[in-house]
Amino acid sequence: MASLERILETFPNVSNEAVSAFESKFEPITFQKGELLEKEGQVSNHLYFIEEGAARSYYIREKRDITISFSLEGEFVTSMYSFVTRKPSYEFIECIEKSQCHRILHEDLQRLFLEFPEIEHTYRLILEKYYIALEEQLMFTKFKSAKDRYLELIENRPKIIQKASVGQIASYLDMSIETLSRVRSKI
Amino acid sequence: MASLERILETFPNVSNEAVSAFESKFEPITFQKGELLEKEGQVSNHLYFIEEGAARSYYIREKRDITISFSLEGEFVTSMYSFVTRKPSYEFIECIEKSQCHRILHEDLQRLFLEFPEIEHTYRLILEKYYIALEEQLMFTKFKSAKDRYLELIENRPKIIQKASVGQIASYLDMSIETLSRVRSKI
DNA sequence: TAGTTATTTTGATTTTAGTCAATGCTTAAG
DNA sequence: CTTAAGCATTGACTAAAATCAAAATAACTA
Repeated sequence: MASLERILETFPNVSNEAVSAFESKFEPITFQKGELLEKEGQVSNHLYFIEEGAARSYYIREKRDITISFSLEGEFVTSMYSFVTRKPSYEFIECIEKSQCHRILHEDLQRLFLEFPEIEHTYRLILEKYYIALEEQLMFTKFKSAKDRYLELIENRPKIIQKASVGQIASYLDMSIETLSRVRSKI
Repeated sequence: MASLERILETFPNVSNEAVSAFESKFEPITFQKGELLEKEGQVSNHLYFIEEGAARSYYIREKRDITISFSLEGEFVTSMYSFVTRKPSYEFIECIEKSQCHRILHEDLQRLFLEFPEIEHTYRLILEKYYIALEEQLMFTKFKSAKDRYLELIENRPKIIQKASVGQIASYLDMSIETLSRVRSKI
């Protein structure tokens, strides 16, 4: 558990006991390219940590596949809405390349929170980080041209451009495939 | 402390002791229309709870005022980025009408988290709720026309339409003032 | 490898929303 | 009450990006 280990260690004041309890509840699992971690309509029971690889969250509206986010190695991912509310997910999550993950059950995580407040504390800190990143994303997309949104992505998360298809990136950046293709051709 | 009280009470397993400790750290404060809760460039030291009234978060880019979010009564608001990272805020928060708020200092909140894990637990649940709302907002803005984005707002947060100006709503919905005006005229 | 399918690029056209400019409406101040 | 000042609406025009359609690449499969 190379980098999952490091996650908790990064945060101070977490006892060794808590770290081992946390790690022991994670199950390693490998996904092939195209395999689904989460499905629309089902309640999300797992929080995933991507050790290696990449995933994409998306939903279908009017038969169109719209990318919500990309998750890379070292990141957590789940259908947050469903994981938190325990209602059916509106999104799919798929691996866009072969990925080594670890996952923890919702109920195990809740139990850990009760038993080790330090784990809930760390989780809160991580959640804050993700919240801020989401806010930033919302801001960046505002009042920027198609080209600027693409340049922004190159700047901030260049790996996505290598790993995802034009169509996946286009819907993520809220533009048509054709527009993205033209933007790319003019560097 | 009418509705702030109710916040913690809504969540189970919070001791009376924790509730009083929590409430005692909040300071009541009234803002006039146009007064600033947070300023760009300064580190955000407070988390605000809006008892009555409404606030708007915005930033300035290229001399343009761009609305990030609106906060209504019963909601918490702060410059999350700054509050969490302790770095200078990139955003302003202003009241768009006379508002009765309560606020708690960053350091007091952190101390409460250490002393009462139940408070951090409740905070985590609230944060998750806000995270989901943000995700939802990001989804709604994608691949919707100017008209649909406006209808969405009427549907979900009609109060904002009464309380905010056309310019404030337009930048929030990522469209020009003129476009919003035209959308409104065609119902 | 050839053939098939999917993905990406390019071109022509249409649609949507932005900008600029003028006018109308409200509100606040003298 | 009248006059500004700011805010909101409307119109004409422009720019950006979407859609439709076709061609070119790339990727998969028999």
